[in-house]
Amino acid sequence: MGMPTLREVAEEAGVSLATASRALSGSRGVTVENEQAVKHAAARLGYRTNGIARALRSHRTQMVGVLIPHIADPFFPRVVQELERSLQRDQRSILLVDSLGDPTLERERINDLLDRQVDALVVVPAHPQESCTTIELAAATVPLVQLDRPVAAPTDVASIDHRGGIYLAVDHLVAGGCRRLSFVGAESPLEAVTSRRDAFIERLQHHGLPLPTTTPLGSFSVAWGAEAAGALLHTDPSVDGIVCANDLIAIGVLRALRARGRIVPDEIAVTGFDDVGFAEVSDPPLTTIRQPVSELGRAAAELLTARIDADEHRPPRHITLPAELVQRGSTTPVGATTTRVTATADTPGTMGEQSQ
Amino acid sequence: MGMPTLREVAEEAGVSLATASRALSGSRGVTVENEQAVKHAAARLGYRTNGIARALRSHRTQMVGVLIPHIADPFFPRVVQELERSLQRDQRSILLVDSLGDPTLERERINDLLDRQVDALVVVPAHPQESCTTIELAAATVPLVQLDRPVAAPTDVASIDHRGGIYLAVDHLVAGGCRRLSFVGAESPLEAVTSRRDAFIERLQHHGLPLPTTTPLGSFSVAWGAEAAGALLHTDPSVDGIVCANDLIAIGVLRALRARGRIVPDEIAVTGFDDVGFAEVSDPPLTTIRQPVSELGRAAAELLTARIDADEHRPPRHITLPAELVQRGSTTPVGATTTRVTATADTPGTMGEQSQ
DNA sequence: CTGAAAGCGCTAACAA
DNA sequence: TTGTTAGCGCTTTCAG
Repeated sequence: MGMPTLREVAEEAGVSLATASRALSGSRGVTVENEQAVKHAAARLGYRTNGIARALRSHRTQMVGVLIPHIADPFFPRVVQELERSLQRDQRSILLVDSLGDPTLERERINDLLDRQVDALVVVPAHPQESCTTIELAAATVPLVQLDRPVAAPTDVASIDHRGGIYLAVDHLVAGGCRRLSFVGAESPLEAVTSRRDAFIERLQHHGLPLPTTTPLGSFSVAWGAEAAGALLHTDPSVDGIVCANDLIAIGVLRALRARGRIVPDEIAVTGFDDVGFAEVSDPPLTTIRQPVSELGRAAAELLTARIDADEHRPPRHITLPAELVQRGSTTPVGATTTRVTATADTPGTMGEQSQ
Repeated sequence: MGMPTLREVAEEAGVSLATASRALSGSRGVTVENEQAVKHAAARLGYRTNGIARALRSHRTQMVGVLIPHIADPFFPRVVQELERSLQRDQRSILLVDSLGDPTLERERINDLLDRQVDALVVVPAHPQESCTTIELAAATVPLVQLDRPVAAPTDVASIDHRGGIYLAVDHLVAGGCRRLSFVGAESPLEAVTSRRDAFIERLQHHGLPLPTTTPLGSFSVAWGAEAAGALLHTDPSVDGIVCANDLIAIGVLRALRARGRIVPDEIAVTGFDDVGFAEVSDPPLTTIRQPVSELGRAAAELLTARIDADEHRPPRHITLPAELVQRGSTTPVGATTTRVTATADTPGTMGEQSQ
């Protein structure tokens, strides 16, 4: 009793162990009769192949390690979902670990994953500098893709064009008639975040519009958004458009504006960033920049499979995905027929179609 | 070259393969000198133990399969995070798969996980009936814990006391002075959802309060909440408290009330259910019932480790965790000092402390 | 196309 | 306490 082994299946089918293995693992070089005989025998005995034995022998576990700084962050689960779906198509599974944003823990977890012989790694680095050597070391052992906030290591990367996203927001407000724009930002060590303010300034200059006297930085919170908006109305009463570094801040801004009786979007338009769940249910619904999370997961999976199945030693590739503008009620609508406008990507190509 | 094996470590340390194994895997019965020698040799060679070989030999992979109907659902990632953290303490990792809510896919994924020789499974069933045989079959092979919405199979279960959560909401409204309560619900095949309406009715009867003429059921959406609230004000203009089946519905209700100039919470109080992100940032902030998601993950991990490490054949246990009331601005505050009130659990005991 | 044999790297009996 | 010896269940040469 216990699970039947391949040897028993072979005996039941009247063939050798080798033939049974070939028949079940789909290798060529087995007569149709033998193949059927083996498959029937396997079905009769309720045989299930032992993935661990297979992995030990074949040096392939068909497992991909996925390391995330904080699994519960609303951003990552959607990436993981698409990653899982994409990898599943190649019979690969995800071994999921959480670094809790700690570089030391991150290093341990990566070693755990490598000990388990994962075929590849997808990593969202915990820290822009401290994660670097860990990632380089890991990348020397297995194919590795960095996601979303790459450190300076020579690996494949899939990330999002935050800068282009801010451009979209500014362009949209300008197209809607805004001329005095302000920015409410947040402090962060992540380049993905700090670049948003720079992008805002650049784009104003591009349009030849006046720069705001200050671009205040606070936290990613409703309270900060409300506070900053209050100050802003005081500093620059003629402001007619506010670009926010994320949706929470934007919600705070909306609330402060309402408290002061300013009509959104007629008097002042507001944009967010991220398109988290409540952007859609805020009042008014928030125009925001959506990050293409599913596409990010898929891009990572593509980079990985390409490197595992094909050219293991090609130079690193960097896929940057365009963010998109989601028009809702907090800005003056532009172009009645379209609701979504896509930014141009740095590296288009593979990511053309969209399945979700 | 390539990775050094334990054999090479043994040679380097001048001991046998077996001793080297014992020294590194922490088995008793090795002299301190030998243990040190082996560990130094391992460090010198950069030895890393091969988890696959170990698993094949020891019949333990230290992997737990986790099957979720929809990873990106805001509810599950937090459960998974806590699950991961708890299992990590016992050196176990999570193999994560998504059934997409499809019982057929669910069956395939469970078989994948079993083929990979997971030591145990945590399953959120895709369907209250169709998942049953799959789960029974799997539970016959490895320890299995059902999470959150159990099917009728004799396994360990960790779930949440939704009924008690609704009781909390009703009691809170009553304590705040409400006397004419209504319920806005949603249709669903899940018992966890349908039981909410029943619990509402029960609790009104318990308080001797009048039952509403209808308890409308719609979808989990803002639009439905707004629609239902509009109808409700028409049917029963004297309503002074509305219990909603989830937060999205409550947001819709709040919006409809504001549109009609009804003051929340002074004229009408509103409660939600789930405590998703935007409950906190709605206007007014939503009083709601929080599901103890982290605790749920931890409970599942406890059930699992108990069954793996200890008594594999004890009868199934069912842990039901209490929901808690989170008081915010959409209801009249009760008891100025406390903000959170915890319901009594069916099965208290193990889940007393709280770390997150 | 098929089978026999040789392990993948490790742990678990068993004997010393 | 240590070493020797068998494998875990499978894939993959290598002959035939």
